[in-house]
Amino acid sequence: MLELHTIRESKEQVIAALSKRGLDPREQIEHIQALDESRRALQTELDALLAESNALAKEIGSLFKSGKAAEAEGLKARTAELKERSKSIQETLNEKADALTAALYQLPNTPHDSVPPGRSEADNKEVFKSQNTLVLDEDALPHWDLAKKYDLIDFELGVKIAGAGFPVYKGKGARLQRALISFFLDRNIEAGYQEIQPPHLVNEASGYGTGQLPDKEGQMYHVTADNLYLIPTAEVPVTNLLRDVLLQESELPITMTAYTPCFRREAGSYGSDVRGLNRLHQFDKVEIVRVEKPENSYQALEGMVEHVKTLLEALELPYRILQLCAGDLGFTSALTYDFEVYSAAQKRWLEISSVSNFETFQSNRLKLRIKDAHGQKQLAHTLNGSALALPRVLAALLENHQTKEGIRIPKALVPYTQFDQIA
RNA sequence: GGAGAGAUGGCAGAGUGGUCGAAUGCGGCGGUCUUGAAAACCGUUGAGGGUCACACCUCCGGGGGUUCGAAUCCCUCUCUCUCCGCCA
Repeated sequence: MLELHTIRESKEQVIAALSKRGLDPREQIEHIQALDESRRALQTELDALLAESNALAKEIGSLFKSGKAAEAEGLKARTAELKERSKSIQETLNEKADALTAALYQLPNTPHDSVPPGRSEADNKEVFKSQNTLVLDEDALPHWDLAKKYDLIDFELGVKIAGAGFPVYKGKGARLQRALISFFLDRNIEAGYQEIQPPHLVNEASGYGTGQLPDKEGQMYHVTADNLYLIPTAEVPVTNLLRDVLLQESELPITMTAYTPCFRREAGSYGSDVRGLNRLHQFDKVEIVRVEKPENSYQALEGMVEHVKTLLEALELPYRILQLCAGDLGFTSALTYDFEVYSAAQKRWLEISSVSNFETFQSNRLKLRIKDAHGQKQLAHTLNGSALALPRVLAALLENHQTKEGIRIPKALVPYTQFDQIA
């Protein structure tokens, strides 16, 4: 959620930044500004009434103590009047404050200055492309055929157990999944991230903290009997570890990595793009999360990008990095780099990682602050990225490393798989 | 699922109607001592709103009530812990 003081102090910049996303936010910003002003005016009025009432209560108390009961009784009438008035102001104030919060929830983050303008993914800017382009045979198979050929993944069996989008991994397919998880976690730990195993279900407050609620409720599986949500990404439980936390400056940066399954309803997204492993209801992902001082967050973002590059290089996969344009940027993000790996058999790029700086957008909701040595407090910057999301990595591994003899396992992964080929 | 106890500052933990935004300890910050550090000692230190700065207001899990006055009494919701049951 955007900070009120930013809207108040830099209204035109905020409008300009949001406009880059293709929105016309002026009316909404002005509505917020009006709500904020009337909220503050009401607060001032209420404060004055409460101050008078507090003073009267003290006076009445001391009158009673010194035996002047009659005089005290006389003051009570005024107190009652104040109480009535403050109550009605309080009600209006609450309405304004709720409306203000609701309006702020509707606004996405302001894109960073460097974010290119644009409306759709066609306007994303390629900032890096790896050298290792592969040339496959004409008869190269897509991963769903390879998965069947080598009996690695059974999609039909998943349908029987749960439904479409819940694959069953078998044999070397299952082993490859586990190997990838361990490989990613180990690499992340080597890079300084602390491993976390968070809950896979979260409460409502956590959903609000990272911005899935209230608007994207339909994207999460909701366990209504207990009012818990299945996590759509480890970002939710891991970032919420820092909810309502006041950090000492010396504790930063905070760096965490977590493997979790991710559950997404993906309501309304069916079609040819979702074949095989391309889009699932349950998938595995290893996430990295950082909490940084504002002045360090963009340097940290670059560091995360460099780290993710090393993972893909170790897996010998062809990939590119895109800086998302304003129109394609996620609701909560100020700057996002997407990693895409090339699927030679499908002849398309698959997104396998998204690395973002949220600046204070999440920490404002989370109430995640930093206190410096002088006692000054400020909101922290939060960042996260996939390192990495498994299914499309698996798809790319199968497709890109297929040979006549079988599927070659990249060297870096062999210690984890204990086999170097799937044949 | 049954029974009981509890929710207070960064953390732990006192506080049962006004003198309480709140004892004490830990932690943080500043200092003394020390070649330096540790220990010890002294001082300081809750959060939010508001203001140029003060003033002032709010906050003791959430919501409501009683009272001139609530951390404290009442109602309600949520959550946590303990014991029993069940169980990986």
